[in-house]
Amino acid sequence: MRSEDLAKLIGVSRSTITRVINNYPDIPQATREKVWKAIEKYNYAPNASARKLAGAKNKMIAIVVLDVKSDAPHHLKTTDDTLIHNNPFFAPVINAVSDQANKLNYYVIISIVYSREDLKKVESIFNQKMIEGAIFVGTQEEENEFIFKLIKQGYKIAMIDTSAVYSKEHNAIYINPDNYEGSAKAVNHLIELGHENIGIITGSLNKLSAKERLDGFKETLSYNGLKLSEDHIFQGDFTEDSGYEGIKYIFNASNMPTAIFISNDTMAIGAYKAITELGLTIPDDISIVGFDNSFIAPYLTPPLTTIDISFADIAKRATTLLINSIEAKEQNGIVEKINATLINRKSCKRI
Amino acid sequence: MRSEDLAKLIGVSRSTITRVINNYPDIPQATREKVWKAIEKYNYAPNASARKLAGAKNKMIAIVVLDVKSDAPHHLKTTDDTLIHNNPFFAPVINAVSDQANKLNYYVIISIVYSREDLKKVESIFNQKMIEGAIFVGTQEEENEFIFKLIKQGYKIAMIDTSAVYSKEHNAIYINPDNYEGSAKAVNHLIELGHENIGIITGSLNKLSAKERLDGFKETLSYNGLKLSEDHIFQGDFTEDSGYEGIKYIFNASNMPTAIFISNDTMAIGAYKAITELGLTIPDDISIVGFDNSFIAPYLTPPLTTIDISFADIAKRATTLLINSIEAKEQNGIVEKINATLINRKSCKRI
DNA sequence: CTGAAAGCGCTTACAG
DNA sequence: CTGAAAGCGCTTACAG
Repeated sequence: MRSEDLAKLIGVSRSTITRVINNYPDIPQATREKVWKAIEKYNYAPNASARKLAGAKNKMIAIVVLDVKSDAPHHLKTTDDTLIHNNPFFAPVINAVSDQANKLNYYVIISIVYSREDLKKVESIFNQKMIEGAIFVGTQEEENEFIFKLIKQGYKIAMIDTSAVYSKEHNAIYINPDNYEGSAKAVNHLIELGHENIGIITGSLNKLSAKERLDGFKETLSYNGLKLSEDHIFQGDFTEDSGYEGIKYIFNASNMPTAIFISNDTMAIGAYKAITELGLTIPDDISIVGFDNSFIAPYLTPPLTTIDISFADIAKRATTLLINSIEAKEQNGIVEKINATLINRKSCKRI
Repeated sequence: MRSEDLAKLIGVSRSTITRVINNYPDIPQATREKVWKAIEKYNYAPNASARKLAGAKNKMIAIVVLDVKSDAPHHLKTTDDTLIHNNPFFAPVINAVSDQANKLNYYVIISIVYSREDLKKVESIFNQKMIEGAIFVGTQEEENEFIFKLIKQGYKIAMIDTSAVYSKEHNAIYINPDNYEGSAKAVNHLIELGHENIGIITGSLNKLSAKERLDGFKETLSYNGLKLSEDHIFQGDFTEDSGYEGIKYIFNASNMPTAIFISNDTMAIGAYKAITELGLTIPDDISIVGFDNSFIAPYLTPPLTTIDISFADIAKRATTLLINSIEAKEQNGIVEKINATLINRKSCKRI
């Protein structure tokens, strides 16, 4: 059914149908009701392509998830040996974006990017005018040029879990976890439990999140008058293996720490293995705090005390701001951090 | 840039541009090349809405995930207290659909349905002519009417992880895991280890998957000349709690089994708890096989031997068949089952 | 082989 | 307050 058909059925012009649907002012209540009743009755819905072509917004955004293979804690194989995305952020982010967009009457196209080649396909989504804007997840510095070009073309862009540094003039929406606060909470927890000799396994320090987590760690330590000896810092790379190595390295130190802050849960898994191999037990011999509150954290033995950053909250906020920005027709640079909270489980002991 | 602009630039008509892009025959190679070169050079992409409006397919499908809250093993809360979808199938299914669609040059809209209300929104995606077809995940019998209506309207539909019974005349594409085969593999594994007295905790028997798993279990047992006593069957409902209760129930039997097949991993978690509470250990006192190979299975103590059904494979196959069906313009009913495989870990012992 | 023209179903000035 | 008409950027018969 076309608007014209519906119009004839109730004796108005199709302009009137459009006006009612799009909530134009100056339409008598009676007309409004007549039209809406007919819309319901005949289950009429305006053709999305026709609307968009005629100049209306199509209420479509994309969620673009950048390849996070290297960060994924576990790999599953599909039949043709491509990795599937098993990053713990994936499900909550997709879910929250979809739910929030839906709530605001928007539709979302999903796109997962594994390569430069794939980025071209994403570009074509914009070029074909399929969407008004997009949320990018996990971009690195390298993608900035691509993204800023899109913004210049008038598209609205939100970025979450970006490791690229924010630049005000580019007018993107940046929503990130408060990594600094998260580390601070981890350290404060340990200090409250009486720990004074605390080590750290960092993430890849070319990533913003790893840097912020390290900063929060160091500054909270020094704020509390505690020292950090060089051989209690191990630079990991967010992988399970580097967590394992980190423990082996730190436990070689002359003066062993009583607690270790590990910059993500994936590395904590490796750390647990190394600690078990050394014949030590958590938390009796060593207290551990992780970061991310990944889905496996409660299933480790002992359950891992860790920092929760709600990726659902981040994604939801990004979606809201993106859609606001689309409706407002103007993009203003926005930077927000989402709170981190400590999830207290069984991997720390009072000393 | 519009096709007309591009056409003028290289001295052809816009019909020619269209014909080259859409691979019409009878165009001289020279023209083809000239047009493609210009397309690349000016980064031209046809407007998706205009194409669709003019009658072309828009290469857009939807993945519709039905509310699986009740089945979800773990719940996370978003700020406004709505549950987020933490079902273990979610990520691999979305990922595989997106990847496969992308490979076939299709785009995918994601929609998560929590209520009847939400289903109306899904319907409007069709009514607005946004998509050519969709993959439904986790539909129940109740949604059948809705889905068959769509098929009658000419949309192509694939269904995965459906608990509704297949009906040939409705011409949908059904891709499901081979639950029967999975159970058979679980039982055979236990039999090979010497077990002859095997119990089962079933899922909700109003679900097809639970029924199939039970059938595979029973028939493999009897095929091997083994008996199943009534008090070794507990009817669970796929939740952790029912796994816990199942153990308590079965261990009350006069003649305790040496092994239990548990119809999903979530219930196995509850079973592990109950067994620990009873002061027994896995696998020394009792062998356990789960089903689903969920992401926590390897992190349980001991790591859970379970049946893997690749939801990525299922989703990928469904995507391929759906798109074939769209391109072929005709939908034929298709039913396929995807193989299940045993993942051997540490929860079973030879006796 | 290729161009001119109709038409897809809307939205939006333009009139009245 | 409301209708008639132009126009959005394509695709597809229709001619030639």
